[in-house]
Amino acid sequence: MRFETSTIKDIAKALGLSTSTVSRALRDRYEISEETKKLVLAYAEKVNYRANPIARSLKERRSYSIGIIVSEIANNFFSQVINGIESIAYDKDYHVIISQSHESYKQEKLNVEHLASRSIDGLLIALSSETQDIDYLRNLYAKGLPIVFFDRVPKDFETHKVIANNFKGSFDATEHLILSGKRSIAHLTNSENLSITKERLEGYKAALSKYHIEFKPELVKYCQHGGMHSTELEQAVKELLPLNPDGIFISSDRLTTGCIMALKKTNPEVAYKIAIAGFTNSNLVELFSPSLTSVKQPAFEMGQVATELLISMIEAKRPVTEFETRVLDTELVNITRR
Amino acid sequence: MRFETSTIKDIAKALGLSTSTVSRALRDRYEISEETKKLVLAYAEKVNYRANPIARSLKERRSYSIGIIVSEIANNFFSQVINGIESIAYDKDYHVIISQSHESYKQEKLNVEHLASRSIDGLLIALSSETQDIDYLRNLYAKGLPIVFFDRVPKDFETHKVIANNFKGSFDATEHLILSGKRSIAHLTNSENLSITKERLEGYKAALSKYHIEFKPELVKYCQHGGMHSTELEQAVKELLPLNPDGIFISSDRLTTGCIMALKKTNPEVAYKIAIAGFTNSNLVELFSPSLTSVKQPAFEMGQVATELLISMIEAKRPVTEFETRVLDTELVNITRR
DNA sequence: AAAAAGTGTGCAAACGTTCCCAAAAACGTC
DNA sequence: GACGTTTTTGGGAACGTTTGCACACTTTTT
Repeated sequence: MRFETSTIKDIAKALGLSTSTVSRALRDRYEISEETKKLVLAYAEKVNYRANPIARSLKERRSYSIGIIVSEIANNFFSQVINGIESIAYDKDYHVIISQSHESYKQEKLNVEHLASRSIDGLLIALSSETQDIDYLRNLYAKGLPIVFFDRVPKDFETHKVIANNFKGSFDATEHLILSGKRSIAHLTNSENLSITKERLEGYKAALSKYHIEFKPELVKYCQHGGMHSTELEQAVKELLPLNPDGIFISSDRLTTGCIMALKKTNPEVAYKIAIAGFTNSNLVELFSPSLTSVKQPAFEMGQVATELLISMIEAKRPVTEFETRVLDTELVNITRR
Repeated sequence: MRFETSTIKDIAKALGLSTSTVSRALRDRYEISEETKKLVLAYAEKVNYRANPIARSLKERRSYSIGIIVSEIANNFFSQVINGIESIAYDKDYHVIISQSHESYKQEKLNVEHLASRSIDGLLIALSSETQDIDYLRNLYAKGLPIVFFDRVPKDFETHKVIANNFKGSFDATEHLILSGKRSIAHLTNSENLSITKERLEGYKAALSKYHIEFKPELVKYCQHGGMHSTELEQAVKELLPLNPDGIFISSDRLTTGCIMALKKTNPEVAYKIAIAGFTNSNLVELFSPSLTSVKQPAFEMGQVATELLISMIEAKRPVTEFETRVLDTELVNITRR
C-alpha cells in the first residue's frame, strides 16, 4: 500500500514551470511575480498539494520534531506538562515524540539514543529517578543536540532548565502540617540523585526549623525507583509507622498516591489518623480517601516555558551561551475533609 | 547548531569503497564478501555511524512511524493502551506520534491531517465523542493510509478493529449492582455516536432484563463531550438525583471519575448511598471515596493487538481485504468498602 | 544609446540513502 | 588459454525538496 501524493515536480510539469519556481512560489518568496504565485497556489490547492516533510527535512537537515522523555505519561504531572509542550510545539509547527523511561536509567538512555538517531531537533527531558550518569546526554549535547531539562534537572549541566519552586512548595506543605498541629512529620521522597529530592528536602527542613522542630533523619525515606515498585513503598511505610508520625509529607506525584495506597494496605486504621500532604497534580484528589493536602506544580506552564526555551535554542543562528533556569511557583491545595 | 554525523559516503571514502558497497555491507546483503562486510562494520562501529532515518524514509517512501489519536493521555485507559502500542512498535522499529483530540471532532480531524501530512505509515485511532462524520478518514484510507480503530470504532468502515467486550463488561457490572440489591439503576454514558455507548447500553439493558427490571429511558444520561466539561456531568447528576436511583453504572473512564466528583459536589450525602459501578482503568480506584466497582479493560493488550494488526497492514505486500474485529474481555474489580 | 540595475525564471547540485545495472575480478571447465 | 559462470564491486539515478547561480528580459540611469 502506498500513498499517492502530488509533488512539486508534478505541479511544475502541469504548469510548464520549473521546480524551483514552484518551490519559491509556494514559500512565497519575493522573487516570484504575483501572477505566478497565484497560479501555483491555486493549482496546489486544487490538487491538494502537501509538501513532503521528509524531503524537506533531508534538505534542511532538521526534522521539525522534538523528543520528550518523561518517566511515565500515566501521571498527571507529566501529562499536563506534555499538554503544555504540545500547545507551543504545534503552534511553531514542530511535532513531538514522547518516550517513557518508567524511572529506569537504562530505558531512558535507550530512548534518548533512539530519539537522537531519529534525528530530533531537540530534547526535553525529566531525568529518571535512577539516573546518575548523564554523560550520554553530554555527548549528544556536545554534538549539537539542544537539550532543555524540566522538573528533574541535573546539577552541573549548562543549559536551560525549568523547575517548580520546590523549596517553597515543600516549605508551604510542611508548614501547613505544622500549623495544623503536627509535630512528628515524616518525609517520603524520591531517589537521592534527583534535584527535586534535594530541593524538597531543604524546604521540609526549613519549615521544621522555622517552628523549632528537630529534624530527624530517620523520618526521611527515599524510594530509589520513584515508587514504580509497590514493594519499595510498602517497605518505606512499614519502616515509618513504628516511629508514630502524625503527619507525612510526600515529595512526588507517583509517591503520593502510592504511599496512600501502601498506608491503607499496611494499616488502614492509622492511614486515617496521619495527616498527609504531598506533591501531586492528580485531578482526582478530591476523591481520595484519606484526603490530603496537595502541592500542585504549574505543569502546563512548565511545559510551555521549556518548549519555548528549547525552540529558541534550536532556531538560534549562533550557539547559545547564556542559559536560564526558570522557577515557577507551586500552589497549595487544601481539601477540606468531608 | 548542527549535528555532525558520519554518512555512508564518509565511510566509503575512508575505506576506498563505493557507497553502494558500504550500503549493502551495512544491510548485510549476500552479495558482499565477508571480508568487506567486516571491514565496513568495524569502521562504522568505530565512527559510531547511524543511518540517517530521514534519507532512508525518503528513499523508501515510508517513515517508520505510526500516529495515535486518543482523546487524552491523562486517562489511564489510554495511557495503558499507549504503553501497549509502544511495546510492539519499538520492537518492530517504528516510533509513535501521539495526538490528543480532547474529545473534540475539530481537533481530531486537525491532528489526523497533521499526522498524515507528516507522512506516518499508519494510524491507530479511538474516535472522539463528538465525531460523527468520518469521511476525512475514509479519504485518507482510500489514498492508502492503513488505519486500525480501537475502543471507539465506527460502524461501517472496513478495516481492523480492536475493542473490549463492552456488552459483557456492562452486563457484568450491572448484574453486580443488581445482585447487591439495587433495583433503580441509572446509567451515565458517553455521546450516542460512539460504538462503546451503544454496546454498553445493550449490556446494561440485558442485565436489567435478565432480572426482570424495567428499563427506564429517563435513567440514562448521555454526555456529549465525554465529561470534558464538568458542567455536563453536574447537569446530568442534577437530573438523575430526583429520580432516586440506588445504583449507577457509568460507561467510561473519564465519566466515572467525573461523575463521582459531581455527585460529591452536588449532594455529598447521597453520593455515599448510591452504589457505583463504572468503566475505569484508573490505578487509583482503591483510594476513591465513595468506593466503586470497576470494569477494567485490557488496555495494554488492546494496544498491542491493534499495533500488530496495523503493522501487518503496513507491511502487507498486497492490499489487505480480510479484516478482523478483535474483542477482548474486560475484568470486574470489586473494591470492598472499608 | 549604452551601461547599470532590477525582475522573474530555470538549471543543476545537494541532502543521505537504496538499488538497478553493468563492469571487474575470481574461478572452473574443456 | 579461451570461454562461460559466479562472485564481488562500482556508477549513477532516484526519492522530493531547497537554493546558489546564471540567464534573459525589462526598466532605469547617465
